[in-house]
Amino acid sequence: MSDSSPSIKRRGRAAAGSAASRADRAAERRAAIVQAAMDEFIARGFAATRLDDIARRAGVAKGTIYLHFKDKESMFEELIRTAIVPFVSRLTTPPAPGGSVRDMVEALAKMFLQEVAGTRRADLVRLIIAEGPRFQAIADFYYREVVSRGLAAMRALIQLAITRGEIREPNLVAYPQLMIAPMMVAVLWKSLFERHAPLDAEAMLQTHLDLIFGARRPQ
Amino acid sequence: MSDSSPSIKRRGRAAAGSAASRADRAAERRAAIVQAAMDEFIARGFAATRLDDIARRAGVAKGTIYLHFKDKESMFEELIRTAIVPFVSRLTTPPAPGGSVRDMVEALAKMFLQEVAGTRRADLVRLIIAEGPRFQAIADFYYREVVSRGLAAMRALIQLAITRGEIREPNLVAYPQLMIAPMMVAVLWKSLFERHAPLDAEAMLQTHLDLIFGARRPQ
Amino acid sequence: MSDSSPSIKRRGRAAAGSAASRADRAAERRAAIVQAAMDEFIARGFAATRLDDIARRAGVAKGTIYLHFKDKESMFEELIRTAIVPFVSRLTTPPAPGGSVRDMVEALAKMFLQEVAGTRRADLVRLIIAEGPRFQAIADFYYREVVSRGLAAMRALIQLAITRGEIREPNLVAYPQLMIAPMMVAVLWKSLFERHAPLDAEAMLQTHLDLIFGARRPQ
Amino acid sequence: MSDSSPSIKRRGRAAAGSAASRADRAAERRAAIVQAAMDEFIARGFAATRLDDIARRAGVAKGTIYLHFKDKESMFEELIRTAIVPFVSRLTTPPAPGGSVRDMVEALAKMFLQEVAGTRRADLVRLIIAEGPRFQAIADFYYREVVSRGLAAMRALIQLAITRGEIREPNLVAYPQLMIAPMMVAVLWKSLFERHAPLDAEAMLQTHLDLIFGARRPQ
DNA sequence: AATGAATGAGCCTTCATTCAT
DNA sequence: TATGAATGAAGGCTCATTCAT
Repeated sequence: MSDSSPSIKRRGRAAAGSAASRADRAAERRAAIVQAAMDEFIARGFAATRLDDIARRAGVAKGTIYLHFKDKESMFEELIRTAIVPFVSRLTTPPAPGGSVRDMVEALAKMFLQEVAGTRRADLVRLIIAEGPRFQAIADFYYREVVSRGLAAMRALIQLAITRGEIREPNLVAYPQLMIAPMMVAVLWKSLFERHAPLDAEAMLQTHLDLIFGARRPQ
Repeated sequence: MSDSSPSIKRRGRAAAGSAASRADRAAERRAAIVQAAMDEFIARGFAATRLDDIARRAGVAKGTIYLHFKDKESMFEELIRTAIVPFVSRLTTPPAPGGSVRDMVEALAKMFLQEVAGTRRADLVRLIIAEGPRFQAIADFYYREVVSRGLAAMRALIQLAITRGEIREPNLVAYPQLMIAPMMVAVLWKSLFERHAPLDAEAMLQTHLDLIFGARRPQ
Repeated sequence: MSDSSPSIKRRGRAAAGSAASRADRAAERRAAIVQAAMDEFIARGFAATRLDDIARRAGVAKGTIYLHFKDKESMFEELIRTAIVPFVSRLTTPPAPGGSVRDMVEALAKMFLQEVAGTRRADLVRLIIAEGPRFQAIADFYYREVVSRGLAAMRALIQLAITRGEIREPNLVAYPQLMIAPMMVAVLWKSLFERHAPLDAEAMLQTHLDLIFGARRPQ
Repeated sequence: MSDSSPSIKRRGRAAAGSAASRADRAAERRAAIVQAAMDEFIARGFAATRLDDIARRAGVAKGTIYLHFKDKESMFEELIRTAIVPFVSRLTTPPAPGGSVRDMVEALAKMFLQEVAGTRRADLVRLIIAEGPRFQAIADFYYREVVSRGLAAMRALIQLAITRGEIREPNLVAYPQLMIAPMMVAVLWKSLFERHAPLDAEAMLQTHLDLIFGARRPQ
């Protein structure tokens, strides 16, 4: 008698019987949308990205997106924020304190190169650079959460290195950007010019560190 | 940036000086369109820019744009190219050969900071970074005309400095990007974070040069 | 012709009968668009027809058209094809085989006159003639599905008539167009000159048949 | 002193020194426009034809067209009229009165086939059929000048043939369209289907005449 | 008279957003 | 909650027409 399953419209993954609660499924969907949106925004930029494509890529209906986000713009902002957050914790985690400052900086920089340069996250950085001026909220957030924290951490390391005598140039503490600049360039290079001329970012990093900390193997 | 070219809207008769020939007028109009388009593209990016706005800003009718450009896309590409070209000659002009290499590099870098960072051209660089992946032709052109030439020139200077003993680090010749990275960062900083924290690019440059060439006033 | 389908504009809730499923509604809409488009194309030709007018006449939004057709051009082609198809079956249905060939031809011709000449379908024929050269696909389709089949059927009848001695002129079998020509002229006449001078197509048909089969009532 | 020839802009053909008066040149230009416009209208229909293309084809500036015609629409109407006129005289010229009526009709028909079917004029007929309903003035003109006259002339010939006993069917006089229908069909066939199946219009004509006048060589 | 640059209304098409189911 | 058909406001581009030269 019961008109059971009036229309199970392609649930597919939800077949997991009863384990997946409704909330779980919603979370899954949301994650799929976030993932898809990030891919599309990175590939096309904000304005040129179509919600249709995001929906298709996420395997949901267009309307579903509006159950999770107010509109395209806030989806974009929230997305970027979400993508940045896990990175922030990395920056705030102090590096293994043992060893030389150079080693600590090197470890940090390598981590950055591996996890950003040459990955989709490089394009995220590019995306923030590209859309920043139009999404001040994002630029602000990025500055507050990533840039200022990252620079502060770097400044502390520089200060430490100067104190320890690892770095001679005292002014560097005023410009931690100098420490980071090559990483920035590497990220953009991968994204824009890698096909023209590959860049060995890690080797460049060594040279950079040699300049700042003094060459290791002067011998 | 500034809404330059207040755009003489359809003067009834020949007004401006009376000397302006038809060709002159056409050139004027084209210049106005180029200017307006650059402003709009910089402000909004390619996809979000409306030809309507460009036309209004340039003080011409929408159709007029199509007398000068095939379509939005080729207008964009041609624009970027046109804007880059005058810069190329600067890069290829060898700096005054007298004096130390550091002086030459410093002169170059200051010129770059003054004429790019903090001007509309900084946003042009940002625009290229932003749209590069979607306009490979532009990325290619930029790499070929600006990046590779700039790096080659820088490499030559580094080589010279090493020969002369001004620079100790021999590996730097393999990574001229290291020389340029702070300039790049300065440009992007101005465009994105200046309002959060002003950056004294020239002072940063001095520190950068001290790192590479050795501090000047070590006493 | 007549603005049939008064087009229920966006009824707030489910109105019409309540039985109409979503698919039904879509089919209805599509039918309304097809109808409206046919009317407009017939009235103005392909190039001069505005999708705006089609949408308004069909009682749908402009965008809705694009849910059913790729673009104006393929809408036009598909439309013509759709309109022709039901006619093809008529042509392929052999006429009641009893009686004289003249009777069979007469039946066919009358059917044609009644269902084409003086109806919107006459304008469809005109439309095909008008746009054929610019829409070769349509001309091809029309030739393949209608013209060649119609002529083949007519040729078979002529052959039969010659065999039976109903038609004396043996060469007619090579030019079935001669049998059809007056019908063609009647159709175009109705569409173009009826208001100048009405044409009694059926009477003309009788005379035509008399010429070909010999006068009936020679006495 | 006389500011002679202030700017002979590409006159080219006008080089004929002094022979070509200004009026002559204007007439030439007008003729070129008429010719070009006819070609374009035939190739694309009224709505899809661009004045730009007409101007280019005629070798004049776009503005020049407006020195000769009020606007696109009246150009079209005037054009068709102009093209039809020379044909009217042909129709009104009685055929060589000697010989049989069949010979006269045959001569007329052959003339028509040669000068219309298979030439650009066939497309003119198609154009009139196509645009007639949207340009009632043209349809009216065409009916008045060509159709009614042509039919009247044909009717007279039929009457004569009946009187002389060349034609048996008395009703034909009421439907001179029957005499002309195959020619009409031939013209449209050439324009639409010739590439699918060539039509030997003259042979078809013979069969047609045989049907009406009786086979020639029954022997 | 002739030119063709300039205009701007208008058209096709796209796409963010809504809402009945 | 999820869907996707439907909407309609834009936006890119075209082209008949005008008008200063």
